[in-house]
Amino acid sequence: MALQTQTVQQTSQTLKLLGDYNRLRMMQFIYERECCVCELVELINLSQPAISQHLRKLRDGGLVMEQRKGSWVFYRMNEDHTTFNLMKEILQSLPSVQSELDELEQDGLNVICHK
Amino acid sequence: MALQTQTVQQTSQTLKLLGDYNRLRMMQFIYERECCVCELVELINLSQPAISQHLRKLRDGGLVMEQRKGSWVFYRMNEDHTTFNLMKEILQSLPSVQSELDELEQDGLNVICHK
DNA sequence: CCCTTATATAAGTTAATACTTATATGATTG
DNA sequence: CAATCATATAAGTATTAACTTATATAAGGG
Repeated sequence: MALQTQTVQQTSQTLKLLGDYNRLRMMQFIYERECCVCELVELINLSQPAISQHLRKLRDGGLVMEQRKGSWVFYRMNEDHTTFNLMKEILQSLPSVQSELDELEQDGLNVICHK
Repeated sequence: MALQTQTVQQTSQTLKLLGDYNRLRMMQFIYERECCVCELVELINLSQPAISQHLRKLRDGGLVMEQRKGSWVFYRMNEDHTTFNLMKEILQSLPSVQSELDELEQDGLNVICHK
């Protein structure tokens, strides 16, 4: 693991994207499980457009992939990205966000989609 | 390794610092061996003030430590930083810069200090 | 002591970034 | 198809960031 090398440019771009507090938080959740926008809006203390704009940056950088399911758009990690293993290392070094996801469920604010 | 967790804020700050291409390059060299400013000026395609300003950011962020030796100031990794292990993982995932350091020596541009 | 070398800081400029509010698009449902 | 919910985009703003040039500081060597 983490033994393949990737370009410095690619890596610095990934790190720049993860180097924003709110985006890093978003990635923590998306790493735990795929999330839709409205869930992230609940989980992160930011407006919906702000979340949307961050997600676009993450998608443009290739870090996440989007998938529309009905009216929701779900985002998940892009496991094919060059820096995926590195991202895993980074996200694993952080405290778990599981409890926050649990709380979201308890509040009935998680989205269940059968598409 | 990488099993201790650190705060998201601390990590995002480190990643922001490493998320700049030129700073990441600088850290690659400093990780390989301690470097003085004039060496980094040779190794990186940036002006001396630009290098100096980046180094100050890295120092303010606690990522590196400085030590004056005569007229030179050497910078080395701060092994006590909370994110040191994570930084190691990141830097190890990048292609080696050893050949560039070798070339510096061959050109007689490396600094040998006996203090 | 000057003079040079090494490094840091100051000040200014340009561009990028992270938001905000307002609005548009897109899908679902009654 | 009108109303609603979910999401994206547009436009504007304030802050930050990464440089540049010029100058200051600091150490070392005739």
